[in-house]
Amino acid sequence: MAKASTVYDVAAHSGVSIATVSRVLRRPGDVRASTRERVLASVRELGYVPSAAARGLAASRTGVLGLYFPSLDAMEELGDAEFLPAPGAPLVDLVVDMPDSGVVRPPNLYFDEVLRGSEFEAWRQGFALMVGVGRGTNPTDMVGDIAGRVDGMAILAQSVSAEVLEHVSRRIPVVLIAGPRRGDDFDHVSVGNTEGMQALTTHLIDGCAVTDFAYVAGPVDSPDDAERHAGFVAALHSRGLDPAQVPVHRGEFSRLRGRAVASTLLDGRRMPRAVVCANDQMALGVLDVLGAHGVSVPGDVIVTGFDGIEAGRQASPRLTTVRQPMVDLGRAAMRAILSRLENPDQAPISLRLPVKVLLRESSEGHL
Amino acid sequence: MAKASTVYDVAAHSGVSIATVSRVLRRPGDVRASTRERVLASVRELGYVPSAAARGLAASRTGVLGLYFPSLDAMEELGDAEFLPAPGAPLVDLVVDMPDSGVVRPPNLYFDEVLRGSEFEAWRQGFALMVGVGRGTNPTDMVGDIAGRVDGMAILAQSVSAEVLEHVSRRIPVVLIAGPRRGDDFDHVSVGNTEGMQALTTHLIDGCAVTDFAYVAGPVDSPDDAERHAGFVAALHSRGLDPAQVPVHRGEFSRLRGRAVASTLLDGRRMPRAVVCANDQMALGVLDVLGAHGVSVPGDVIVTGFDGIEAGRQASPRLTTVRQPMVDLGRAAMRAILSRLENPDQAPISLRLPVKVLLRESSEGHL
DNA sequence: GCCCTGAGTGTAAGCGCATACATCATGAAA
DNA sequence: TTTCATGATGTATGCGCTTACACTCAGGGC
Repeated sequence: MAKASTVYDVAAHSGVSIATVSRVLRRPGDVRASTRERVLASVRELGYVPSAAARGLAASRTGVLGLYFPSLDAMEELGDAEFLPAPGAPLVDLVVDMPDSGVVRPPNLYFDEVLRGSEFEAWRQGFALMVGVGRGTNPTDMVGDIAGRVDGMAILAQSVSAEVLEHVSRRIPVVLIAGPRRGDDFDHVSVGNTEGMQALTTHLIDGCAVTDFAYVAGPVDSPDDAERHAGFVAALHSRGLDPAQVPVHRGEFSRLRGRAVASTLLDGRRMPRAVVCANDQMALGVLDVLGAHGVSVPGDVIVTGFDGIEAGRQASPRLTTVRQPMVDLGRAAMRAILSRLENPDQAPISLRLPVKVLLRESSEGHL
Repeated sequence: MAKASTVYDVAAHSGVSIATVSRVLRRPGDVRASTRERVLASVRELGYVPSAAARGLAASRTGVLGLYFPSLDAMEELGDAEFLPAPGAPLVDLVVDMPDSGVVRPPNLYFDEVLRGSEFEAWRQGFALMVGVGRGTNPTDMVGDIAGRVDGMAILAQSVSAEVLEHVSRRIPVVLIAGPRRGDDFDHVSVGNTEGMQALTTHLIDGCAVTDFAYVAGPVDSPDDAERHAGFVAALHSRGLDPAQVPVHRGEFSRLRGRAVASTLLDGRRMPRAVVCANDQMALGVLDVLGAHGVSVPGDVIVTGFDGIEAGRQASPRLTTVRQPMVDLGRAAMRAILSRLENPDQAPISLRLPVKVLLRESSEGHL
């Protein structure tokens, strides 16, 4: 890394002008084969790697798409703790791992999957992906920072203020993930949260004769949660049941939270026939506790989730849930950005991806 | 996005020079408070977001770190399939989800975790992270592309050729993840694969009186796999057992592969006392099949994994494994890059993170 | 009153590349 | 031979920013 070589170095080394070097890399067909080979040889010899910054400046286009999520995991708690091993520390530690020992950082499947989809689609379209995870302090800086580096970006709805969105969108296309449109003109991609939960709940009422529910909701600021609850309520309404009669337990989207709720339910007077959870993690927590207390699922209590994570498929009983296409959500977000990039004046996009209600053993005794 | 505004626009709008605008953003302390406010007001009003490309060019430093992984998932199979819903398609699909229905794309925990750690540490150090996932075709282009955009990058060992590494490292610091040093001078970060597997195997021999093993290995080109197997062999040697007597089933690191191996074992003459797997996914696959065939674990057969993924903790019986600090691996990689950036001439780093052997029910009957 | 100092600001020179345009060479057509 | 069209290459400019350096303008010390 003595001093990264540039087009000038390559040009001098191969006896051509910098324009020719640039052409060899951008439009090889425009250069005579012999010249091309000579230049490429110099490139190899000098270890030349073009500077994306310079290219981006000149072409006013970075070839990068951005993805911004607020912090959804417990990562920030890692803080400054020294994770590097002390010199001479043993490389192995033998531990008898008792059940429930250790702190488990719930993996954020949602983020992982959306990220995968985004990266995949960005790659397919010839773009690189830059990720940013907001962490407490100020999302503004982070979002602005990314915005300066990319040709367009996707942002999880409600993770940054309207002003910031407004500001950033003056420079690049912004698409919101997972939020409903609310009077803004941004492009949106989301999934059929409401419809999925409504379909599932309707099935529970019509197909499983449930009239007695408990609802385990997520955080108040979750756009997904709001939509799912709306679908739940709509289903009750449509069948003449009174949503006001259904106890709602609100909290974070975690397995631990699900366990806590289940414990509360067990302590209560009587169990509902069905516990409908706004996401799978919570539902798995509910299953944990019911299972430990010998409550039969779905015999005594039906439990359902939402998301369709793999752990739900591995659970016992396997979890009835609504599969939302998280990977596709990421892909769709990138597509939406590119679509607007190509056609800046098109009407705001509002894409809603379909979900799939997966009926499994936690609701269907006969499977 | 009429036309992204620049320093010139802001300067004109607030009646100062572009140098002052730049100072307001970079070193606010050098500018009189009144001037600063005026400039910031213009920034807000014009929706100005500085171009990272221009900044990077001028400062010859991008503020981005890169992470490159070869494709480890089945994502490329998604290909061109149209995932966007057809106009008017129903938003909900009700499906009776039978066990084992549907194709499961095994989540690549390893990548996810390393990515998280990388992103986290990069953020802590004031950098953004750019990710690249190699997909068949040519890693060279992808790695080169990223290399042109970042100040330094981490690359999964053995995912790109030595020539490319050499080439790219002429421009930026490169650190290799998970590979042992092999005559190169790159910086490396890895975990105690060998030591962990050796400790676990030794425990099985000494603590569980196992003398009769089967070994389920990963792909031949996996650096991790090679190290783990070496640890396994070392343990046998140290206890006077002959590694040549142990059947090795080699294949990909997947749950399905684990199932296949378990089926093969069941078909064979006799079961080994312990099935040692080179990763958790395969071990879970083995558990799946043994469980389905009524084989008692650990009563009849002991099963162990490697990685320490969450699913292993949820399995029944809970999986004995070696926890490798994947998140920390990502963090350490970023640290190594920055360390070399600060001090280009230091000796090659070769950091090895400690692992933890987690003894759980799949090997310890009494837990 | 003069000079010096330093805070605050402006001027201008790149950073490394893409690209419009100019130039040059070549061979076919006249 | 001369004329052009065409392909190949070079020249020169600008992308938007940082920053060394120059400059201006108080105020303090003499």
